[in-house]
Amino acid sequence: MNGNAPTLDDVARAAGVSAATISRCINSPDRVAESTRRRVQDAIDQLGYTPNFGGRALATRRTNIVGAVIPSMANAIFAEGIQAFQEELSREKVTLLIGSSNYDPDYEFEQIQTLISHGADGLLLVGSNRPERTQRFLDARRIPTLNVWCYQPGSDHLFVGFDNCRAGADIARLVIESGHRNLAIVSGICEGNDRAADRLAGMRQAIGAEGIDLSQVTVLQTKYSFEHAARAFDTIIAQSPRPTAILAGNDVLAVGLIERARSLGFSVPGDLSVTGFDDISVAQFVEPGLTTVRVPQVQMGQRAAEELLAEIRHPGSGKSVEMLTHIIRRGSLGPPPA
Amino acid sequence: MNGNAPTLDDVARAAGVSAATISRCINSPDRVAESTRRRVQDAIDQLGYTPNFGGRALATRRTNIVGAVIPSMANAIFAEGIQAFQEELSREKVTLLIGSSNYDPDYEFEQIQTLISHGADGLLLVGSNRPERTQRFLDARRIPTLNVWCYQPGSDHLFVGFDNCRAGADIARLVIESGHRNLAIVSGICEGNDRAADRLAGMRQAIGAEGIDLSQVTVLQTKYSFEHAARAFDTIIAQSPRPTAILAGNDVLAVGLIERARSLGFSVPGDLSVTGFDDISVAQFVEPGLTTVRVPQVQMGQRAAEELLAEIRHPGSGKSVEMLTHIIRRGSLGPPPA
DNA sequence: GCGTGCTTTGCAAGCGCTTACATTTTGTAG
DNA sequence: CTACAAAATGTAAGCGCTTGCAAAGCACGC
Repeated sequence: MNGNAPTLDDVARAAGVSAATISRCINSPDRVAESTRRRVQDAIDQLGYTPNFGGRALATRRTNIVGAVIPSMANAIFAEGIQAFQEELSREKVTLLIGSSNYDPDYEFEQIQTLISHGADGLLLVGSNRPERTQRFLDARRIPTLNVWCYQPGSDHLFVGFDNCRAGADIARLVIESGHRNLAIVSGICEGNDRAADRLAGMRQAIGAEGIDLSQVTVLQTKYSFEHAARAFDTIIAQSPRPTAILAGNDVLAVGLIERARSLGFSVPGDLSVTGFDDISVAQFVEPGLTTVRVPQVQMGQRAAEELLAEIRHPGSGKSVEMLTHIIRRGSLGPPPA
Repeated sequence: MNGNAPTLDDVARAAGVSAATISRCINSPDRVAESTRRRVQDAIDQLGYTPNFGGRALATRRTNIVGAVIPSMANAIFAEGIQAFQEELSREKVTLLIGSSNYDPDYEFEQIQTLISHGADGLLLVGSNRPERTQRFLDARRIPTLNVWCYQPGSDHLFVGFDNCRAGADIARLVIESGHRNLAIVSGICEGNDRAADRLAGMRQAIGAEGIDLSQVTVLQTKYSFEHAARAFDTIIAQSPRPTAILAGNDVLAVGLIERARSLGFSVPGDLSVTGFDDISVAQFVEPGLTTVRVPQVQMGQRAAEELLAEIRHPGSGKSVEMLTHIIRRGSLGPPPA
């Protein structure tokens, strides 16, 4: 948006046709004769014309911007998925506006409003439990919205995600099968975070089902940072009996736990095992490699883009998709010490 | 943007005033009588009115969107800075549109065009050496643009960054002072990446100045990923004489090197030292902690926002700012093995 | 040469908002 | 009570683009 930008009329004058023709050249080239199209294209190149965004948005009532609000940009959890999402969008000439909520529902609401007021045609949100006023706002405005990182069958909202609860249960079961009976869990903060809550619930459920007394399982909820994980480790390691395995609510926590363990001289998995969740890239490269739940981030991002675009272009046509997770076994999980 | 959204006229009718008054209520409330303002506000709340983005953009010739193109979202390098940038912007009700270039100049150009065509009022770019056509486009369009992560005194472009060359020299000097004479460098890919190139140049310069034969210093250029770093490590460790210290072009590479070293059974810094660059959060938590160059990301992001906004609002008023880096000493750098 | 059915192009009416200018209302001083 | 300035509000002209509709151009067969 700046003063000296050429407009449609400028191009029209230069090419000796009407503005309408230029517009058609850009938006539906096949309705324009080959020869004119070439002439127009020359004029466009000549003047360095780009359509004015405001004008176009006003006339079409569409911005080709979609918004996404992710909980955090400060770690790698969402990076890959968002990148895939963005790539898929840009294939369709749609641009992504990103906000981050810092895992705070109020802040999320604010970000959503900002995105909408900046013209977002649709929204990608992470998780699904948000305050009622947020939901009301979304409903009232009839904003096409899609939720990722979780999946709720039967809901009338749109999901492209997976069952955190089941995945949490899976990894807990694996740990128990490896021989551990004495467990601790370091979870993300569950309030306002259904993914964290579901993972935790799944873990507890599986643990209970295996006949372990849940009241003996320490559960710590903490922010997703290496530092917080290190502190959680200190708390857990001071307990008696000392757990032989720690289940982390995500890989950032898990890596933090491992690094802290090692810097205090503990061997992983010799002295205790650690598991993660998400399979971010560092999970593969810490020593020992992290046993974790692989989340199909890239697919999730791509598919989310497809479905959200579908929903935007033809409301009602977007579909929910359940993705599957599976466990990646690496060195951080071993048998308990003898 | 959806069909049933109330417009200014709707509000005007509801409040019994003209559209102009509503507009003034929103944009310059003090030009409207207290009583009308209240009435209008009621109507706005009543109808759930939000200004239409396209209309506003068209009329004001401003979108209050700024764009940023960062090389990558896949690692933490830019996350903190961008977050700070965004926070500063949102204080001014400006929204951030993010694109990523994957360190590819062509792709960067594409992203820039997309951002501009989506109405960005200004642009934040990383680094400063880009193909001529990109620069020409920017100049022709007179887009307010600010470059971060580097600093070029005397340039007529806007910078908020630091001297990569000097910082590279600083860390190289420190390594040499620690007693190392047998060095290797694992740099990012310098082509099209002035930060990587400058860091490397600074390192080489300092190494040469200390009387070490530069031809004996292996320099590997590789992508910024743990995996590529691991491969680089394998190459370097096979050399003879084996280097006693590896200088990495950034922390992702450094962490990759350390993890690979350890998984092959080498002790860091016992067998060899590693240094990084950037001080991303994981640098503090790897074992051993990474000796690295601290980049003032948060300040850089904030300041960049201030100066870019200044430049947008009053072209010519944005100022370049040089930030300072300093070295953070942690365990990964020690004396060479005896 | 003329009517027919295409394809290609132009015309002009908005889309929703801001803002310079005109008009009305209100306040104040004489 | 009048005259005038200041404050509040209204009027209307765009901002740059899209698109339904109308007009023009064209090829074809009769």
